[in-house]
Amino acid sequence: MEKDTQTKLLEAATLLFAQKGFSAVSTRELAEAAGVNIAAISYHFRGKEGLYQAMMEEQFAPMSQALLTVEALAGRPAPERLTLYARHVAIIHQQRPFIIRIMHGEIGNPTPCFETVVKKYISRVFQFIYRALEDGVAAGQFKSDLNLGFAAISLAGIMNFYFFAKPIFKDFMPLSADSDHEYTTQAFRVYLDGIRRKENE
Amino acid sequence: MEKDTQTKLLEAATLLFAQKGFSAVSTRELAEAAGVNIAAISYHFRGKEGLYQAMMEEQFAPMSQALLTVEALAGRPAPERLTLYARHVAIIHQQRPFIIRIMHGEIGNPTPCFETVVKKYISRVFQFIYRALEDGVAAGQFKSDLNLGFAAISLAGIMNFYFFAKPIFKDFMPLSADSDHEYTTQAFRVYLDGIRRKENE
DNA sequence: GTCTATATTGCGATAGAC
DNA sequence: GTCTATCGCAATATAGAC
Repeated sequence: MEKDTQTKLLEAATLLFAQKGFSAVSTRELAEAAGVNIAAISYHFRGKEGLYQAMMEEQFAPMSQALLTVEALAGRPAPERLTLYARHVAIIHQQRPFIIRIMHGEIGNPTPCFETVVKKYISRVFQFIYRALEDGVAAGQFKSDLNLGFAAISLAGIMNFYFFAKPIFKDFMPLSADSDHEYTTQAFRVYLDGIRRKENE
Repeated sequence: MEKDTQTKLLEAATLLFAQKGFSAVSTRELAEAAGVNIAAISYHFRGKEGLYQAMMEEQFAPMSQALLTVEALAGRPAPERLTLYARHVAIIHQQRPFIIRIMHGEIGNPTPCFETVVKKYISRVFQFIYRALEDGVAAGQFKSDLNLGFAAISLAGIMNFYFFAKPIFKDFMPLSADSDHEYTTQAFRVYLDGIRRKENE
């Protein structure tokens, strides 16, 4: 069965907005890539901005769901919770290959969607990591002199930058099918060893 | 003494392109922000694209210089070389507060400048870190099973993401005047402890 | 070097036929 | 729900006066 017009537009929008950013994509280009008439954008989404917003919501929908799973681990030991977050990152990027570019685009050049969808997601992730770190320090597992906010940012940075910059690093080193898993595993191990309290302290 | 037209345009361009991205900034907006006539853009820079390119070259010029200093350390121990890189990152972001957004913009939505200026810079940084890691592993200072390319990406990610995402995290936690230095110091320490070989291996 | 005035192109959106 | 034709507007760029 042929995909309907709205789906075709959403798929084209995801790709094009991720590659070029909101303002660099024209409605004509969008319609052509989707193989639909240009008027369909206004008819189905009330214009280019509405299409962008619909695409954003569709991209972030499964993330909220995934966060619920992660947040449910509140009682478990801190390293385990952070490990789950790391796994969650890998899954998200596999499931939504364009979301990293879209998110970086929104952070760098925010649209109205930033406040309504992106910031809420980032805030929840930040809170989750922060609390895990807090508990880990209280339990003597992590270094006691950590600035927790900074440590949370470090984890987000080390886990996500690879996915954003992959197209570049492809030219510098071979990247295979399971590089994503290999990267996230090593990066998380480095981070966890880095925040761990040393035995003689 | 009043700044000349070219300087005024370059300064306005740096700010606006960093904030909104290339295509979202119009020549009218640029001229107005710079306080010059719109025709000056074509006269001095042969158009909007020429202005963007001139701005990029001006932004990246001091980075090449700084890299020379860093690269000169080739004979020193690996941890010392990486420490210098970390310090270099902090200095760059202080000296060029918009470069992080411009670089992220180029990585996410490349313009012709990406190949000519951004990629060369990234490649040099990558090589520098990679070689330092290689030497550190050979000297038994770092974990022997590290994937060096991935470890290099991790370092770049952990050091730079903070500067990119600062505007967001300002809302989640207090950021003071010397937060930049505090962040880079802690993040680098976490990373270095994370890649270090454990004593009983 | 700077300005006004304008040429030209492409944009997003929609009225109205089907 | 889809399409063509078109409107109104803002974009970049520049010719030519000063």
